[in-house]
Amino acid sequence: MSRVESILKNSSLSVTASRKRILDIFLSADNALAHQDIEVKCADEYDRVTIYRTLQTFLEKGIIHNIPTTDNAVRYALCNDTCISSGHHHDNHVHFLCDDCGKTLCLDEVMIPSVKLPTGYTMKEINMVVSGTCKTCKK
Amino acid sequence: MSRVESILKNSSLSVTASRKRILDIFLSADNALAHQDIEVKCADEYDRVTIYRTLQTFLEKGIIHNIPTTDNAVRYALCNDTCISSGHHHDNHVHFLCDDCGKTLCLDEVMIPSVKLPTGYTMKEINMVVSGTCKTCKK
DNA sequence: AGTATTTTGCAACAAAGTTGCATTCTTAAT
DNA sequence: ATTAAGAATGCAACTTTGTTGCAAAATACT
Repeated sequence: MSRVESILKNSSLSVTASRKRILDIFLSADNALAHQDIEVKCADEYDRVTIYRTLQTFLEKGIIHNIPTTDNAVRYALCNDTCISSGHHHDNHVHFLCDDCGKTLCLDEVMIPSVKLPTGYTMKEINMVVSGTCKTCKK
Repeated sequence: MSRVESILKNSSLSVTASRKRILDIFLSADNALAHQDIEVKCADEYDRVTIYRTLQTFLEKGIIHNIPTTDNAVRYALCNDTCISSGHHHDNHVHFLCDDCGKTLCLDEVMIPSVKLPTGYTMKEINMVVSGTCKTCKK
């Protein structure tokens, strides 16, 4: 059984061609993808609506997580194993947005530091997005 | 000279009715606003396009800053004085998104903690968005 | 293999955002 | 105060993005 198939089965999703394809795109991407990025790669194979629905499904199952952006184009990235395995879903790593190449990267090794909220506030999720120049563009 | 007028003048923008109105909306709001929120309040007075362009202008001048979101509806909030005055624009406070009332709030008193990026990465901006339940909804 | 259930594609639609251009308003100088 | 130059606005048309219902196709389970 291929890697994509086992991911789908583990999330009790039926294995379909479009899901396998989209998952493959994520697996071979080194950065987070917007809906648009995926559509560009497989609009001729699958319907726009299917892509929307697939992303939605993956999100609900915790296969991917989304990264807040400031440009009305939410990015999605594969969750790593610890992120999925630990029962309750959580991605506590920092995301990096490169101003040069435009890529959105998961800095898996950089944990989000904790902050103390004012009295009365309860925290559920926390997101940190850093922008600047990435390792590759810096060179 | 009114408060809105001086803000506009300080940013060397011409003082127009729509700009004054939109700034007023921000000044009287206790939370961050999406384009949609503003449109609801003054679509009968001003054109949709004007609102888009005004937000764009305010953003460029650093009168407002935007807050990344995960729902394709970027929020905007007024920059506070320190944010504007200090020459180079920066908002280093945490933003809070309440899951109950849906409001996006600037936690002006909560500074974003610094993080150490991996070698090769340079930081330009940093954003932190926390979601959960706000003070008001908690009660 | 056969059937219940899920997923997909299509069409139609709704919402969000952009662009060019003519008109109107602001500003700043006389 | 008047006016001319430049900036901002409104309108129309359009593009892109996202959603919904339903029939057809694919998947999973026995």
